[in-house]
This record gives sequence, C-alpha cells and structure tokens, in this order.
Amino acid sequence: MRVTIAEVALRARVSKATVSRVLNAKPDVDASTARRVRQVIEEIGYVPSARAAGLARGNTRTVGMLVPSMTWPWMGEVLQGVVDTLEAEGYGMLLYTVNRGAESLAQFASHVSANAFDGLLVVEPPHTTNYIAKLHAAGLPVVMIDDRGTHPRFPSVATTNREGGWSAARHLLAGGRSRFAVVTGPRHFGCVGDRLDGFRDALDAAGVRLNPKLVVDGDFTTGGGVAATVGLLGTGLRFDGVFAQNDLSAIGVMRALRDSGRLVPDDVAVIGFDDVPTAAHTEPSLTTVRQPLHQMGATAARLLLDHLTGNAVRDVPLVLPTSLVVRRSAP
Amino acid sequence: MRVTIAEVALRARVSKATVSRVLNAKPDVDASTARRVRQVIEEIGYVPSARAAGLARGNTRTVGMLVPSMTWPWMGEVLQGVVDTLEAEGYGMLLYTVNRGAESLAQFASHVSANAFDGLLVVEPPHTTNYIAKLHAAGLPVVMIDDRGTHPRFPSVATTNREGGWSAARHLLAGGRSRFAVVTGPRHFGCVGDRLDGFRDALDAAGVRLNPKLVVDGDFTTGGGVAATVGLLGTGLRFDGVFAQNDLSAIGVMRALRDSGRLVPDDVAVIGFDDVPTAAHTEPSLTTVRQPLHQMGATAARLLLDHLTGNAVRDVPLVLPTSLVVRRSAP
DNA sequence: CTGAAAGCGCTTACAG
DNA sequence: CTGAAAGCGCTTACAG
Repeated sequence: MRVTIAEVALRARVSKATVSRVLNAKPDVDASTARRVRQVIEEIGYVPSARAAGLARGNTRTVGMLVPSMTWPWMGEVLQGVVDTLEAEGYGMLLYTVNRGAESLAQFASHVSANAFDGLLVVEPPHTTNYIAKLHAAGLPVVMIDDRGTHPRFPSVATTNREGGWSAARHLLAGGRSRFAVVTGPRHFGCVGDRLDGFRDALDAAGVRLNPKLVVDGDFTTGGGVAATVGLLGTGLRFDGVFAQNDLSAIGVMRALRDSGRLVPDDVAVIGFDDVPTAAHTEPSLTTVRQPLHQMGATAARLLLDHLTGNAVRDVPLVLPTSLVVRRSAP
Repeated sequence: MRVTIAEVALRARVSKATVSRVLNAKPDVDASTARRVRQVIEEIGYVPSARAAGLARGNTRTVGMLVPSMTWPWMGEVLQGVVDTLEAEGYGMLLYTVNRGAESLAQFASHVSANAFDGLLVVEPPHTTNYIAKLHAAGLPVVMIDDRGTHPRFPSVATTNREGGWSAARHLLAGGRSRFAVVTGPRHFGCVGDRLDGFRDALDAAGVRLNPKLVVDGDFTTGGGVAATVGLLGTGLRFDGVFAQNDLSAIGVMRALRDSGRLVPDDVAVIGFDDVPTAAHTEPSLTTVRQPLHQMGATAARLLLDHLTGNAVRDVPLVLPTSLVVRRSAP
C-alpha cells in the first residue's frame, strides 16, 4: 500500500492540512510541530503523490517539450540544457516529437488539452508555428528555442545569426581568402537570410564583392552540401573560401571538394555553422560558428520556469551570442 | 474555465458515470446514449484531465526514461524509437538524465516515489544497476536498453555483440587482411568481452592468430581511439586491419593512422561498432557493425507497454541482431 | 497556530 | 443499461 498524507497526519497527531503546510513550507506552523511532522515523514519515507497534489493545486510541475525529431545532431545538446535546469527545480519533462507527422501532432494536442504539463518548450516545429502561437494565445506558457530565425510572437531564445555570418567572413578574410562561395540552407528559414546578410556585410565592409553566382542553395543536409558544391564547381568560377550555413552542409562541401581533387584548406577554406559534436572529428576538423546549444536549452527552460512562477516574460527574442571555433578547415 | 466531465454529463443529460463509460469504451452502454455523449464531447471539445483520471484509476499512462546523458551520439536514435511507439499508444514519456550525478539521481528517485510514471525504461546507467534492480523488485515495471552487455536480472533488450564481433572478423578476412589489431572499450562492460570473443573465434576458425599485444584498451571515445592507436603503432608490430569496438573509437583510430602516414583502407582497414549517424560521413566513410538503435528503443517500449497492460514479461534479455554496414574504411 | 470540510476531475463498485 | 455515492490523495479557504 502507498503511504499517504493521512498516514503521516495520524502518526504525527496533526491534521492533513498541517502536514500539507509543512510539506509546502507555508508560514505559521509551530516549529516543534513542524519538526515532529518532518520526522514522521523521514521515518516512513513519505513522498507526496505528484498527481494528487497537482490535481488539488491545479498544476503539474511538469513541462512539455516538442521537437521535430530526436535524430538531429544538435538536439541532444539542447535537450541536455533543458533537462539540467528543469531538474534542478524539481520539474519533470514530457518529451514529444512530430516524427510521425499529423498523428504525432494529434497526440500532442490531446496531451495539451489534458493539461499534462504547465508550459511548453518548442524547437522549430516545421509548419506548426501558427498552432503554437494559438496555444500561447490561449494561455499556455510557451518558450521557443529558435535556431531558424522564425521571430515568433511569443518568448523565444535565438542566436546572433547575422553576427555569426559576419564573423565567418572576417575569419576567411583574415586568412587571406578573397573569392567566396556560400552554401545556404532552405530559404524560408529566417536564419538563412540573416547569416548571408552578415557574411555579405563583412565582405562589403572590406571592399570585397560576393559573386551572386557563387551563392547556391543547400538544404542543411550533407547530401545537399555535396550537390551544392558540385554546382559551384560547375560554374567554372574560382573560389578559395566557402561558408556553409550549417555543419552538415559543410561536411558535404568538404567531401565534394576532396572528390574533385581540391585540398581543404590549402585550395579552399571551409567554415560551417552550429558546432555539432562531429565537427571536431571531421577530416580536416571543421572551423565553424558555434551556437551555444546547451545554453540555449538552459536559457529557454529558465525563461519558461520564470513564466510559470508568475514572473512576466517579454515576447521578445532573447539572443545569445555565437562564437567562432577555429579548427583546421579554415585555420 | 476548464471543461469537465460534469459539463458533458449535464449537456448530454446523463450521469458522469455514463460519460466515463463511453470515454473508456466500456461495454453495456446504450448505442444511442453513447452517440449522444460523443456528440457533446465533440461539440464542446472535451478532453479528460490526465491527472484526475490517473488519480482515480491509479496509473498515469506515462513512462519514465532514464539515460546517462543526452549527448551520446546514438542516444537520439534510441529515444526516437521509444517515443514513436509510446506515442502510438497514447503514452507520454518523462525524460530523466543522470548528467548532474547524485543530485540528478535524487530528483529521479523522488519522482519514482511520487508515482510520476507507471513504468521505467533505462539505458546503461553507470553504477545504478543495483538501484534499478531494487526498484524492479519493489514492483516498478522496468525494461533496460542494454548496449553494454550488463545482463541484468530484469527484462532487457540487447544486441548480438558476439556475432557482431564475429562478422567484423569475417569481413576483414574476406577482404584479404591477415594481421589484426583490436581497440576495446572499458573492460567492465560485458559487451567488450563479447565482441572480442566473437572476433577472436572467427579468426580461430580461420586459423588466424590474434596477437595479444595488438589488443589494446580504449574507452569508447575518439581521444581514446587515438591514444590506443599510438600505442599499437608503438609496438612496432605490423597490422592491416583494426576492429574498434565502437564508432567513436574508430574515428580516433583512423585519425591516428592518417597522422602516422598510413592510408585507410589501403594500408589498414578499420571497422567500427554502432553505426552512429556520423559513420557515413567520416573520411573515409566507416564500415561498422550496426546496432539497430531505433528498433532497440521501440522494442523496449513495446515490452514495457506489454508489462503495463498485464502481460507477463520474461526476465530474459531480448536479443536483436546486429548487421554489417560496409563502407569505404573496410571495403 | 491548527483542524474540519469542501473541492480538484475523474473512475468504480454497488444498486436498481 | 444507468445513476448516486464513495474514493483516489492532495490543497485551500474558512473558522476558531
């Protein structure tokens, strides 16, 4: 049998109300009474039922997290950041993915309606921004972890995409490169434009022109990076530095360059974006613009927790700085 | 205000009990009554409160998942497998890590006591096997996802480590290699011995001897693979094939070989274990023994679900087959 | 400072 | 086939 608050009350010779008070550290409990209750709790190893307390209190001390898929290379870092800060506050995390499409989303929606969690953390859900915005408008606390420059109308945590692009250009310039190519991500992501703008601005500031023919679309996958590079080589135009807008693309770029007989970084320097765990172990290791993934997760969780405990949270993106990690692909 | 079962009952002119019956698809409800209730539910968009139902029913329709850390490269695949099958049954997943050590474990333990979930899925928790066994003995349904050959005394899902080692050896042999080195993982993992035994058995069967001096310890990290390889090269002994017991090690092995001027696979073939996402994108791409990570997660979740719905689950490891993925590091 | 009572939103015997 | 009532294990005004 489960040990309940009634059992504690009985043994401590107080009412359940009083036990509840010491449990929740309410004021106005006699010190010696509190001590006695705590002792009984200790003795019989009582832990309050999360469900019952939640039902009575009207909240769950649990937050939901919705991610597109668990198999993205940087998802683990973000999740770890979230879990670390949630856990420190005694909150649980319910994980949802939209891996199975509409069916997943339906399941998720029913958990929302069932009040399974108090607030929601969400990572770039493709085509669901409106739905999430609606939930937020309906009163569900939401914080978005935004690596795609979506600029939503609710609290979010983002990174300095523009400055990241800028720093990539500055580094290539400083390394003596002068003819540049860019492999972008899908154009509908805000970050793609931001990273490109930053990159171009830095070149402009240095009086270097970016040939539009050397700006080609990728899709944030390794295969896309390969294809884009084949396209670049096909133009016949010369270039000695490539800015790939994420690390997976950069890996594809390096492979395609190598397959075409070019040396990285001797012939062409390559720089990525993200700093996924793999980046340190490619050949050559990848210079990249680092997104503080763990910190993004931790910050978003912190923001949501603040929201849940009554502190107002501004609907303005909190922007965390990127940083350049120099490795061998662009020394 | 939240829509409750009372509201539905009122509108459908029935009792809460009857609403509850159609909600849970109990028999013995008049067809037309059921129809009327369902219609009201549809109209006002009623979804039962997970907490309240759980409290009354005595379960949560939620399972806990405990993992050492989210940043392991293969964790994402396993988690996705778990989430996919849990979600299909309408179950939620509470995620816990032991990333912050004892403090994490204490938080986890309190959630266990609070009955926050009905059953537990666990991945190789370092030094916690006894604790988990105790929970299982105390009546908490537990299924372990075991990539380390721990052979616990409760239900688990594992892979064919021995056969995996065997297939690695067969493949190297078939490729014409004859002098072998092995970079192991930490010796206290059961899988390390199993993979080595399988590898050695295949060599024995082919009449090839494995020189003990060419079997060196790694630690399942890339740095460990580098260090181990430096050690191998230091022996002055020749070898033309290396079996690294996981992919991270294999990446380190390839780097150290390259740094020493050796070509992979021309001079030395390298074969890993796991098939993490990165394996396809190393240079050269990595031949490896694939663990069906997604399937391991899915199977474990299935097993736990069976357990929760009353079906007996045997305390015997369910063993899933590995398979060889041939890429360029060992063609 | 403390207790009795009502209530959170469901489910489940028990009657009929 | 259906309803009234008790109960799941807490918290929270309300009195005193």
